[in-house]
Amino acid sequence: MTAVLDDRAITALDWLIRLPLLGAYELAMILGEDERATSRVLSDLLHYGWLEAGVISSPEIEPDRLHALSPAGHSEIARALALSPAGLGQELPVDSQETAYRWARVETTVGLNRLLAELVAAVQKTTNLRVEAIRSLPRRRPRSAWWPVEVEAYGCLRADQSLAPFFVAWDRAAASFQHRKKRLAAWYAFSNEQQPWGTGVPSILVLCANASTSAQWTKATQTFAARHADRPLPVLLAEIDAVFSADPLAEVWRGSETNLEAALSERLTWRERVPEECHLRPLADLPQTPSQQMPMRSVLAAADTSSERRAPVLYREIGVTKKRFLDWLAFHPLLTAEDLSVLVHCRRQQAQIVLRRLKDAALIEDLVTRASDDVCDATYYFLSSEGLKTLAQRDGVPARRYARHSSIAAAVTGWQGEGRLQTLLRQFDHTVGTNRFCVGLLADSVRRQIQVIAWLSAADAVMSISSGDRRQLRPDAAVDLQWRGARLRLLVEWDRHTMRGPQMNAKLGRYATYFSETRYQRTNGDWPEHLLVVTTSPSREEDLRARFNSAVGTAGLPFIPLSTSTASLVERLGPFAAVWSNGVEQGRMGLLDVLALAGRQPDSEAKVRWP
DNA sequence: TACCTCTAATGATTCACTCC
DNA sequence: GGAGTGAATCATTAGAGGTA
Repeated sequence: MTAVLDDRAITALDWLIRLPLLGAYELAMILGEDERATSRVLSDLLHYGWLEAGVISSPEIEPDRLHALSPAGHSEIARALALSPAGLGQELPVDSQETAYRWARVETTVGLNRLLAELVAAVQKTTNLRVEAIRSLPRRRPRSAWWPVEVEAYGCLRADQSLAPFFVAWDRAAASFQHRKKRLAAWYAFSNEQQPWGTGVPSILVLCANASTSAQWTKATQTFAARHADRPLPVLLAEIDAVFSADPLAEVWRGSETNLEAALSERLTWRERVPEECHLRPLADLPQTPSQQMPMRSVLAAADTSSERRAPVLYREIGVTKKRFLDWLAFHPLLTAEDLSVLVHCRRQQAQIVLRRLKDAALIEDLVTRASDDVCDATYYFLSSEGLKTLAQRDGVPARRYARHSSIAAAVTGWQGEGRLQTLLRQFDHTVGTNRFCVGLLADSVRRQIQVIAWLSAADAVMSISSGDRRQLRPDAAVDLQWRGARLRLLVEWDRHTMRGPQMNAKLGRYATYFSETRYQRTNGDWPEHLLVVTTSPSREEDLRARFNSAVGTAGLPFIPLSTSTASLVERLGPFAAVWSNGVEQGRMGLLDVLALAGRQPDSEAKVRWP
């Protein structure tokens, strides 16, 4: 008699075809058993040839071994379900291309799997709910598909005779507002098409990457809801951190119409039935080992790696340190090996090796030149178009949309978004000067045990103002710090005395407007801000302060948190040294001193004691 | 049966136009 | 000027069909 798989192994396989790239931790959570017991089941399935495994390397996630169906397993399961391998591939993301795609977006895949595992575990703790269906959706979507584009998973809860189906969409911080609106537009278009859900398309759960992207989703969903009031689409928003710090059933979900957070089961729409297409048959008896007949497409895909898309394979092969380097260079182009060794906390020699390998893999490019203040040539690095495509796929955004709308600057000749890097190259000394100042600030902060929360590039630090000719204020950089419980945002202006007078007056005027507008809007959760202007000479400092005071007077502000210094002083003594002038005290002070004084101003919103 | 070519389907992007 | 919409175009992929 042929040996067969036991029930536990079949249940594990059943989950692995629904949620590819599961780790032992998530599978154990779903099965409600000890992780070591689950690891043994997974190891048996690997041994018998049902699964393939790989180890994740990502700066965002702890290293873990992830599992997916092998080509032989794919073929055998298709046979067991009386489907062709291609037919199974249309229903479930189990073929080698789908697996490669998930490795290329491994942060999203792992996050999604963890969320769904936690949902299963949370439902198991309730008395009235159970999970009717949970599955990741194939990337390749037939035109007549029962799920909308731009969603990653489908699920359905049951309470007695009622069903609550839902789709899940995973948001990435680096995706642009434009991309978020495109996703929403696609969902509304789906709800308007002829599809099996009729007018009652299930709720779409959007897992927002952070508070800022959550605000963008809120704004976009409200706009769309107002525009399509005749055919509402239930989009539910929650921040990823909030979901994981509670559980997916908790009161963390809100709709477009209200900011009131409610439990998932309250927010979902319940109904009596769902379309037949959503149902999957459970796996029944399976042999202990799959027959070795692999589906032809999988054999070809496995054998002919040159025909696979290059980017997904590469991203899986890139180590954690290289991925950190890529991220830094994507958002802060024209950094040197020395800058990166400071940012990634490694030796300069190691940074040079990593950069050489990234360049060999065509993920970055370099420029050997001399900044005006330098005595010799240096090598400056930036993201290549291949690097951009790799990150775009990681974040689930079409590469051209990523280049055009995200804040990443890369060498994408002929594409919209090309101008971002060109501008930085045109203003080379300005870019390098700002980078150097921020890297020094970050390095000194760490030495002084001040936590650096973020360094935002000019593209990311854009702030809106509601009055004036131009409605955007664009500092050269912003650095968010936290020290002894106090949080602060430093806005950086790097002035090379090249901006003409009227332009400079306009820019300083926008700062005055911004501080004036935010003066009474600040809530306890907002961070106090301080503007640091680094310029060329003490006389230029005086000139800028005079212009600023004039702008401040126009805005009717008694006080503006502003400090100035010169590039030579900052470079020689460091950003925390006594190089800053606040225009009130005699002489120069250290950065912490000027910040503390700003915090004590009666008009200051900085309700913090900055020692 | 393996391989190659062609075609249709699909999704992404671009561009022109309109509205606010 | 920015954002949305729809048509046109381009790129990619799956699948059918022909040939050795």
